[in-house]
Amino acid sequence: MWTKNKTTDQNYRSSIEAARRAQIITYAIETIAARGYAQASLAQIAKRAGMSKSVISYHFTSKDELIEQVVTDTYTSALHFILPKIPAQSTASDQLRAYIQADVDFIGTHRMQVAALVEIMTNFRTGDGKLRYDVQAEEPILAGLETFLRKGQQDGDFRTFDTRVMAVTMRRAIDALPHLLTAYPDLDLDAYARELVALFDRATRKG
Amino acid sequence: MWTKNKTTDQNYRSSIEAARRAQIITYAIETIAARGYAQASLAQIAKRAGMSKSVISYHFTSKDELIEQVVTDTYTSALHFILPKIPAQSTASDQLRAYIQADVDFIGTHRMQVAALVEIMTNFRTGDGKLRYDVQAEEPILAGLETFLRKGQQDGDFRTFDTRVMAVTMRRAIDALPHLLTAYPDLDLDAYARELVALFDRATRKG
Amino acid sequence: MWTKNKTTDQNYRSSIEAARRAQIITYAIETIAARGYAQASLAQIAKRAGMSKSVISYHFTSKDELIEQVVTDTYTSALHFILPKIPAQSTASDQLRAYIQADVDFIGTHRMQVAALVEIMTNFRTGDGKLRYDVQAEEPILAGLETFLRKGQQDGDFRTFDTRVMAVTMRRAIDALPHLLTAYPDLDLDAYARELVALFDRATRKG
Amino acid sequence: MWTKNKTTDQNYRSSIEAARRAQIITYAIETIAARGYAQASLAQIAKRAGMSKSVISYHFTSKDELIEQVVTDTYTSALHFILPKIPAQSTASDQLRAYIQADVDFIGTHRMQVAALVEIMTNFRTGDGKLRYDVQAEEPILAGLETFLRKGQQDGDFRTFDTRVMAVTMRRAIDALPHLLTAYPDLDLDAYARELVALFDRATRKG
DNA sequence: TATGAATGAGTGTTCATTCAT
DNA sequence: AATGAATGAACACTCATTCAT
Repeated sequence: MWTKNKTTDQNYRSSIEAARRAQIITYAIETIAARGYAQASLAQIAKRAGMSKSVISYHFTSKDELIEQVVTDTYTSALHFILPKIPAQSTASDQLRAYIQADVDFIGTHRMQVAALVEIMTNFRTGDGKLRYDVQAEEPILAGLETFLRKGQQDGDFRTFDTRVMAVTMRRAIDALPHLLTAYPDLDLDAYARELVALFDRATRKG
Repeated sequence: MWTKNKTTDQNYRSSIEAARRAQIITYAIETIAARGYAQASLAQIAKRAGMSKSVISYHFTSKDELIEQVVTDTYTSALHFILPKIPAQSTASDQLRAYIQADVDFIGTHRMQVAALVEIMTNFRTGDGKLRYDVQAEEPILAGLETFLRKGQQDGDFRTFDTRVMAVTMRRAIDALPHLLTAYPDLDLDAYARELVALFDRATRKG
Repeated sequence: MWTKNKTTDQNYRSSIEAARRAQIITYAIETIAARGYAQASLAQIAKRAGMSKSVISYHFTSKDELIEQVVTDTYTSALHFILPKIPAQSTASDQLRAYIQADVDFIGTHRMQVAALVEIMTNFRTGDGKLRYDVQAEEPILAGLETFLRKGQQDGDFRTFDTRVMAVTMRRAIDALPHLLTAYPDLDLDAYARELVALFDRATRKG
Repeated sequence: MWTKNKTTDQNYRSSIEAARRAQIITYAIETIAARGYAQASLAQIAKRAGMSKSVISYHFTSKDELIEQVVTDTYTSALHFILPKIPAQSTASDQLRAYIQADVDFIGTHRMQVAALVEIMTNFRTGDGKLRYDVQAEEPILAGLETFLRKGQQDGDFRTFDTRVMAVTMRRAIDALPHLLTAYPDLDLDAYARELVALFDRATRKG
């Protein structure tokens, strides 16, 4: 009874570790969103977090690992937020509406995360100078969207159009919001989402 | 005869000066397009230009001025390329098509300039950490586009929609191309433009 | 019976303590031999040992103490290995041969320890930037060797020569082996020892 | 006449550049000799030189280039000092004496350079953790020495012995001096050289 | 007109050590 | 007895800018 429960201790320690990593990730997001990727040095992040920059190096093997964790975290929570809302709808048109509204909703409620994500996507480069998350990294999302659009065409819900152009345009239309929100924080997101839905409903529907 | 014509001399000097500046701007564009904004240091630009770093400092008061000149130059040549093609069309729908096709055409024929412009737009920040060219800097373009869309609505050519959302979406749809071209250089731009025209024709037209 | 025997307990504890220290010393030797003194950080040693850095700090008051212990241990075991073999010989010439052969033998059978020792000797510096184990630290060995050589001269076995130069040269001739073994692990050490014996026999003997 | 002579200007500039590089190399040698290789950071070297450390980075592409230049410079000047003195002698025995005396002489008159060289040789490692100048890098010197010894054997001047062991021992006997001089700066180098000559004369000569 | 030289601030990372548990 | 957490100093290197020539 009085001997240490090793598993408990490890869990305790690892939960502290996880909390600290989460904390650092939050400060990294804040810094990137506020000052941009290039100005988000470890020194700046540590300053904002009120800790020594070596603390960050202690919890993350490199800055790259930290940045990648920001991406993974934000991306994962976006998927968990958006994806479940789509199959709840029955028609292709309604599913498209659900997708757009959910995404806009996520952006509106996770503004800093999304702003940081956009910064990272457009700036984080690997050692060879190439973007770490370029268009090709977005392929899975585009492919999923295209599959959905093609099915709508086959089912006779959507007209004939190039699914690639439509998918890219949809994504960019939604991705416009983070920057827009930075400039106009009071933007009526619900109205914006409704307009996007109407726009792409017209653009896709038959007849 | 042999006394210097001061004005001519000044013009001569300033034309040399202008040529040198244009040269440096070209190398800056090359560097930014090839390596990204963050890696485009004065050292890198000078290396590519085969000149000393200080030559750049001599012709531009600061790196910021050089970057701003890249933006102004590219932006101006885009306007000169695109704008004349619009009034040649008579209907609002045809003018929209002309606008989209001209813009896509410009992007396809000025890939490096546009790639550099996108890099600068998403990365160039002022001392306070705010983007130098954010959404507000794009306002003139959006405002012009909105004016055009509103006129189309008033003339009964376009349906009723939020002109702001439509304008932003159009811009983003077109702005998607530079990154897309980097990943897929053989993209069929004419077909892409036709699809965009069809998409926004459906999205805007009445009935 | 059930009351603690304080002395035994202390011995038990200190024997555990000693074992742990010995273990850490072994890993320090491995690390230094494999990666060099400069790369043998506490982090590297702990990683190789599969233990936390702080374990080392717990058992040794500082990194310097650990390094000094490596030197003491290796040095002591070398003396225990070599010294007994000398008085078994009767003539000065035979004793010199026994000394050289024993030393070469020790180096061949304790490669890692000796490699680590050499690394430390040539790199370990005190706060003022001076080598911790410089020529002066080697003085006891040189002095012993010189005493032996002088006795050989007095007994008429050795010719007249500067015992300091001879002693230093003998030591360096033998100390060449660790580095040599790193580059050429299959070196025939017995042959090398015989050649050294012949070389210094000629160099020292009378007539 | 009044136009700039480009070649002269370039020579002038490059001679300034060469002088500055030589100056930095000198300070690097001083620092390495005084504080050891590991403590010879760019910051320490710059401090000793009374310049900003970025000056060093300006004149050398990397610290490695600086260190390699120290090696090349010292090594080259040693060769120019020693090699010409050997063929002036006629017999193998006299040539060996000239070689040893010249080398000891060089060490005595270039103490700091040689001390720095020894530090670099035993500490400078490449990215993969291996010594940049290990035994294999010394091969050319050993090979030259062995060739000389073998010729002496063929000509009947030297007895039969393993030329590799003899060459290594000679080199180490001479290489002992830099450290020795650090501890005993007043060492009688001429006497030391004479003793070394006598030692290796006995070790090599026939009969 | 052009440039080599120099600088101080900044980059991410590693280090031995300390401390609370 | 052991260790995760944290720290400030130091590392080599890059940066935009300034200045004398």
